[in-house]
This record gives sequence, C-alpha cells and structure tokens, in this order.
Amino acid sequence: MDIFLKSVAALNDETRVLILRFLDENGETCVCDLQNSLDMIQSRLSRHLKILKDAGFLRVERRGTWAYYAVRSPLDRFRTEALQEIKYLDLELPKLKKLSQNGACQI
Amino acid sequence: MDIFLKSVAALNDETRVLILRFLDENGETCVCDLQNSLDMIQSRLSRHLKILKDAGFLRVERRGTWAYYAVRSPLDRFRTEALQEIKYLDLELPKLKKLSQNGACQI
DNA sequence: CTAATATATCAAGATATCTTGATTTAATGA
DNA sequence: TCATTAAATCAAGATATCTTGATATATTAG
Repeated sequence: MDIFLKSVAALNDETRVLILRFLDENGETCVCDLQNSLDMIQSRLSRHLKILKDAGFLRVERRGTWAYYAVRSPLDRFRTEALQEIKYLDLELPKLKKLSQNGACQI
Repeated sequence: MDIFLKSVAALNDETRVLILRFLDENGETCVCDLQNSLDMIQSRLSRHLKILKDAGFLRVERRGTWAYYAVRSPLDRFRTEALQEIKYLDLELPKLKKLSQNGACQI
C-alpha cells in the first residue's frame, strides 16, 4: 500500500491519535510506561505502536528487554501537518506515569 | 466528531481518494457524469460524495434535478496538504465521460 | 396532478478493523 | 540451563465500514 494511504489509515483511530499526541508531548517512552500512563493492555498497545511505526510516525529503539518509542524526526510535510492538527485536538491526555526505574517495570 | 478526525476518516478509503483526485483534475462534475466516468453504482457514489462533503472536502450545488460536486475552495492547510499527496498517487484515473448534455443524462 | 428523471437514503449481507486473552519470542540474570 | 520479565504475535469474537439493491425524495415537464 502507498505510504500516504498507510499514514491515513494509521491516523484513523482515536487510540493511535492519543498515542501520537502523548509521545509528541512526553518524548521517548518505554512500552511499559505507555501501558501504565494510557491504561491499555499490552497486546492492544503493541498493535497500535506497530501500525504507527509501519506508517512512518514512530521509531523504536530496544535497550535490553525494553522498547522505547518516540515520534520520528524529521517527518514529511503531510505527517508534520497531521501532528500539528493533533496538537490542537481537545483530548483527555493522561499524565505520564513513569514506573520504569532501577531497571524494572513496576506493573 | 472533530473535523480533523472526520477528514482523516473520509480520506481512509480508496474510492473516496479516487473521487477527490478526479474532481480535483476535472473540476465541477455532475453526479451522473461521475457515475459514468468512475463506473460506480449510484447509491455507492452518493454515499461517498456525502462523506467527502461532510468532511469539508467537497461542495455541492443543485441545478434542477442535477447535483454538481466540486472540490471546495479554499481548503485549510491539512486538507490542502492531503490533496497534494493524492495528486502524487499512482492511481488509474478514468477519463471524464461527459454524457450529460442538452438537459438530459444519457445513462 | 401525474409521469419521468436525478439523487439521496435505507436495510441487509459482506468485508475489514479493533479488542481481548493466550501464546511466543527475546533479553537478562541466577 | 532455567526462570523471569518485556514486548510481539496469534486467534476468535465484537464492532465498524462498505457494497448492493430497493425505496424515498425532489425537481421538472406535460
């Protein structure tokens, strides 16, 4: 599928829009902290992160058993514009709950 | 629903992307000519036109029993950028078959 | 008013996407 | 090696969207 159509499909889900906004505001975050902060079960979050990554919005970096996701940079014009629109959305954005410390996730 | 999310949902369908591209290239076109050119049954076309209109991409003008659709202008930044991306897509864009003449549709 | 034509809407089945819980994979440390 | 933890993937049911054919609405002409 074309990358534009893939981007649109990735944006077409409120869960993913929330994840994008969250990562845009809080910067690089590990999956377990996202799980806690966004109150999502692991398989659901993992699925959406993959879709956003495959559509070019996110990058991943693995450190040990942990995976850190962040908004990719630079983004092309369309994705940049989309992210801008998402910034203006009236979302209930949860606070970051940073439970990953001392090399352990406190879930 | 927010207008941004509505726009994204509207873009998330290949049929609608094709309609947008077609109207962008050919300008204002009546529904029956769209039907012929794009080879779509009437209810299907009508549905997608409505979704694109409600999302702010299209305008309609009725003249007699006919309805003329066109890309709305001006479009905001996000929609303009989206339309630009659609322009670059490698679509099989059908030619305009103008059957509406002399006040009658030749279907 | 009635008939004819263009377009819009509705209802039902077909298709795609999302959610959940279970399983698998991968990395670390004992 | 084995156990533990984090993350990814899979399978099945739930939900949403799309397609089609039938019906309704609206405008015009007779």
